Amino acid sequence: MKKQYNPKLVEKKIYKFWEKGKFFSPEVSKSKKRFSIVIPPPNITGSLHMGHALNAVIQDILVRWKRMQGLKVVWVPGIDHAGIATQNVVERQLKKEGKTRFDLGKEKFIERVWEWKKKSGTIILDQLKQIGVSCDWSRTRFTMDKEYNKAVILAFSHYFKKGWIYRDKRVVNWCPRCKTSLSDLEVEYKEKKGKLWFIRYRFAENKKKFIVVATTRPETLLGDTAVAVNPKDQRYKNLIGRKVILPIIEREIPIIGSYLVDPSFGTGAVKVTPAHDFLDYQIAKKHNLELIQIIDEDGLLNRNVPSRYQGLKPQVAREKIIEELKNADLFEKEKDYIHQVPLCYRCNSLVEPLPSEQWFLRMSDLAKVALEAIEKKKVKFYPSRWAKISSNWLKNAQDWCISRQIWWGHQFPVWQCKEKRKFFFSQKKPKKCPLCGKCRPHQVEDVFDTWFSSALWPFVAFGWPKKTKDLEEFYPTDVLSTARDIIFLWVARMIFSGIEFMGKVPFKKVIIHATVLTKEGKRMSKSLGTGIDPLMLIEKYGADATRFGICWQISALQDIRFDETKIVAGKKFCNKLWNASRFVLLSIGEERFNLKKPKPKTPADKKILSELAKVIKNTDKNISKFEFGKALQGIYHFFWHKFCDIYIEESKKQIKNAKTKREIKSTKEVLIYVLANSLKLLHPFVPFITEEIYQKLPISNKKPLIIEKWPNQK
RNA sequence: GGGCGUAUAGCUCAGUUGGUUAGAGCGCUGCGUUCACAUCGCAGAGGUCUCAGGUUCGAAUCCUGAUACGCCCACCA
Repeated sequence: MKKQYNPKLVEKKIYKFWEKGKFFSPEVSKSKKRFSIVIPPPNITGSLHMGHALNAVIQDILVRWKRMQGLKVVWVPGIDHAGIATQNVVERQLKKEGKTRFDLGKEKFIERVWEWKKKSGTIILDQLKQIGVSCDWSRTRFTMDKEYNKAVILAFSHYFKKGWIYRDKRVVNWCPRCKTSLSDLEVEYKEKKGKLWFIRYRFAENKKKFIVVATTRPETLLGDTAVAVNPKDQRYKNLIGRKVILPIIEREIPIIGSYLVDPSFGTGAVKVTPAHDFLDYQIAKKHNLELIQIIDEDGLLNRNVPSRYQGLKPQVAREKIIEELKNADLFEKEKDYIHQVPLCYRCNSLVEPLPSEQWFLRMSDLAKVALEAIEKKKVKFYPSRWAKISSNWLKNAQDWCISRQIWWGHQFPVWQCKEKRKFFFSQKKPKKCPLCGKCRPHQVEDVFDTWFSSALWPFVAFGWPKKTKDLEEFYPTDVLSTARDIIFLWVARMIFSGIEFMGKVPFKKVIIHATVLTKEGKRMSKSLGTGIDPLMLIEKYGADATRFGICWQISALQDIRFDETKIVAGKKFCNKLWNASRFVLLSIGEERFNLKKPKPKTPADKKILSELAKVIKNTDKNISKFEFGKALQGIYHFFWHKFCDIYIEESKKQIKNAKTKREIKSTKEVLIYVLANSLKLLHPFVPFITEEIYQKLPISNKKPLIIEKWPNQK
């Protein structure tokens, strides 16, 4: 053995050894007890970031720990087709060639995406291998493969038959760049400095008098159909029912009363633009107001506005409108105002609320079963505070807009009769229209929200809808580990999908892991240049050191302010481990040992053996509580300061001063026993180096460490 | 507007149901290299536990309030 540990010489070799031995497969165990877990499938557009690395380490520790305990362990990997994200990547590529997806047409475009996927879609899986995750790669799934498509269609038809799917025209979040609807969860709000504009609406019967409304979007007045005030508002109460003249358009619109209006905001009077605002839409529905759409799907003003405004961007029209208002003496004042602007979570464009026909999944019953599962603790959250947060979301969950107008995704298995204009479900392309018997119906162009297919992951990963052995054996899974930003988007939806289709919750425990921040407490982000690339760390320090450094910083409750010096500490620890092992190997010479617990002969023997027993217990306790940082720190302290600093030094004396060969042997037995067990304890955390060393130990009846018996297992 | 999290050594964090002298890693200071490892060993310095009240024989820990930072949700146009 060399004096210094070099991860580069070891890690690739060891990983190949594990793969070749098929040790990641559940078949290595004959146990009836099983432990199953599915990876949160990373997007095919993704490349490994610290969040992935942290989550990979957490899951891998659990999986390796359970595997060594002898359980039948499966960890299913996969990748997600990531509809909008992937489509955007390919669109950007096309843009460089001066083309749009519409130039290519749908079919060619989708071909192009598949090509891209083939080339770049599995990069992230190779990156995960580099950190040493022990997924069963033979079970890898892709959320767009043929079998997965069948599952999506079946799930849809199930909901369809239950009557929970409906089509409705309503105001939805629309991304004019992606040209698709978005669910509420796919919109992000960002603070932006803007203005609040105060505009006069003259009364129809007395044009000298007016009511002042405040708005952040004056341009939408072109689509106003009312002015609303709170009926409790003394200032305006008596005005309800009267008519005002809509500026510029010169149309009469009513003043209506609505309790949704906040009297303390602005002037207490609101212009109502039902087609382009969620609150206004709600008010309009109650009062049967007309919906005038003035912004089209490209995000431009359409034909329903005066010709001089047609085709303009709303922001451009805004300037002109204000000017026009000023000229007409209808402009009262403006005020600085910070408001939240809605942005597309995939491309960051300004989201326009606009009326559109979309497919919705009714949430009432589904949310109820998920809520019950959480409240009855059939699914337990770690840390527990996330349970409450999930419940609160489920209690208020709106119906889910599941249709998207992009091309990359699972297409709706819904067809439309050309005669009767009605929709019907069909798994395959119908030869004849079942509704009119004459026409050749055409398939709805929409595809599913990516999260619709992701929601099915914990059982489709095992083969559903086929009744596979895996599904039988491994569903429900034991643990799901994920980031907090997809609790609503994904976790909650998996819970109700699992109950709906499998009759059981998809996982018993959910770990919501920390967010990895920069040392300054800022968000890690590629675009801001604040991200740290885990692959760079692996390159620089080795995978074990990287895992060590990440794991050291895991605490259940707190976010991580990432500290690279912990990775350095990991590297030093690996070297310590290496050299301590070198010492033990050198001092025990050629003899072979079994791993029976030795009988302590000296106080030092006794002490180290009892310390070992303690640290084993402590490690088990901490891992089962998902306190990975504490678990590792405990072993670290034991190994470095109790074993190396004290016992190894003591053992030198014991060997030197020994009077009989038996006494020497006894010390050697303790040395190798403690070392071997330390390697076992450390293996889930730093798998490569521990495996490498373990293979060098002269122990009889030894297995590869990855499937070796966990300390104190029978 | 509602909710949540955090505040402990120069930095990143532990601190179990309140109980002697508040811990770790890194960094820092001093000493030490033939004897597993200088990616090391030994010794050491360093803390008004954010602030203000309260409960208690006793508070980093429990309660109330304040301040700061961060996050989430929401229909203030």
